[in-house]
Amino acid sequence: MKGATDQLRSRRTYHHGDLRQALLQAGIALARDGGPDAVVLREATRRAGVVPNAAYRHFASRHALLQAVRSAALAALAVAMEKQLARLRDDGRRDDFARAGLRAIGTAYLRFARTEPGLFRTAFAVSGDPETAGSPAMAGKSGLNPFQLLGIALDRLVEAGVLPAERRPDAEYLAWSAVHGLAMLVFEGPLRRFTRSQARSIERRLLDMVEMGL
Amino acid sequence: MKGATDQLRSRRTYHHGDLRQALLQAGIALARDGGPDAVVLREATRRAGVVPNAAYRHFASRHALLQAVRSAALAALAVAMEKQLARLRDDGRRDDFARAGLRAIGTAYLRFARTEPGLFRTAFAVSGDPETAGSPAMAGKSGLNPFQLLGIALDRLVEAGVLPAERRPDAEYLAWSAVHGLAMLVFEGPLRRFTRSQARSIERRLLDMVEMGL
DNA sequence: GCGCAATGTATACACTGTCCACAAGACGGT
DNA sequence: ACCGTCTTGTGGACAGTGTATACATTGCGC
Repeated sequence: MKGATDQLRSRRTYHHGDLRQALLQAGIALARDGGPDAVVLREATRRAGVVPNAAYRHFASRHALLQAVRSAALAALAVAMEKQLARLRDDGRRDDFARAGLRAIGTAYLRFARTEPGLFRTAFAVSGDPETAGSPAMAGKSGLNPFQLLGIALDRLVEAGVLPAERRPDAEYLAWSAVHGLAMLVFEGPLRRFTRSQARSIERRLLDMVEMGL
Repeated sequence: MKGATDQLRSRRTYHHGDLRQALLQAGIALARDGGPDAVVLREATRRAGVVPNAAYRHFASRHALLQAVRSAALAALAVAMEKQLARLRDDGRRDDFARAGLRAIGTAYLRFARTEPGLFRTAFAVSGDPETAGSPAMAGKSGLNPFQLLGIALDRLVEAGVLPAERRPDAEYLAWSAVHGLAMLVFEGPLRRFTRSQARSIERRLLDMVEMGL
């Protein structure tokens, strides 16, 4: 029943074996239902079947653990994007394919925010530390993080002649802004009680806006 | 030096007088530098020169206090928008004026996020409780909250013939999404260390995108 | 002027992050 | 094969938090 107790029982050795991973996994579970504030050091150690202070052998602070969880959440988002991209079929028309690529990114982003609100909020919680932006810990199977995947989709738009090259620089910020803002509205703001189809409709219009306005 | 002590000294009566307001004010100050997580019940009571539990006579919980602070932050945003709107000069051309109105809303929003990051983050922190959306506590001098001000700007766009009427419904969500997303990027995300002019440029492009893509 | 409702206080509990000193075990050099 | 050292986990402690429950003080309406 209680994973914590199981894990505690199942460990008869003094050393845990892979405590860092266990703590990270527990942290992810906590973030999953409860968002960033729910990832609590003591609870994570409890679930790992270990005394609170043991965590400090692997993470300098609660904040460090949270950053690790954050990276994992971003990686999950990247994987979701890659999956959505993989479903695309190239019909030969390069411009359509490029456009579909950008939409796939946006769609995956919004779906992730809807289906994993806790992880989503954790991924984009405060802190910031933009220094760690390039870390591979937050990447998907392709080794690219969500921002980089978006950048590639935009590059393809330019290659296909859909997006004028002079508008390419910094375009990811515009696209990301729109989609991220909508995601915030969808899972917490006033759009929360919209029906599925209403939400879909707005999502489509927003992606239209981005496509037209970029 | 310490406002807390001053306030504590300055109260010689058993009753505080206007504790609710004092707590709210302290909460706003805390949110101002530190964001939502920094608005801490005990610290607020300390600054009000009162024992922790006294707060519970005016707020059911820390969360209730935070909601009040949130409303105040939204009201401040509404005031900022109204100010920006008031600076507009009508040159006779209705379409230009309507467009400028929407841009003023967006500009005020972004400026607020930049100059008052703590309040901004508090205003749009989790929780949600969309039930309280109509509360006058989060309104500006006009009695309208930020969302309503945005709605009016969009109505004007329709009246001026700039925005087709069939695209009016739910348009506030599209516009808000874009601007809000950019605000998040600006004050915490990867855009934080952009120069002022770089940020300005991106803001302008984003507002262009909204105007064209709505 | 008195009694009651409102407001502020005292004490207490469970919970958190984190520091310090110590114990248990892994592991490599002799 | 041993023994010392370095890593990892433990125990106990402290300050800080939100909040419940019981009590004190005071303003206000009759």
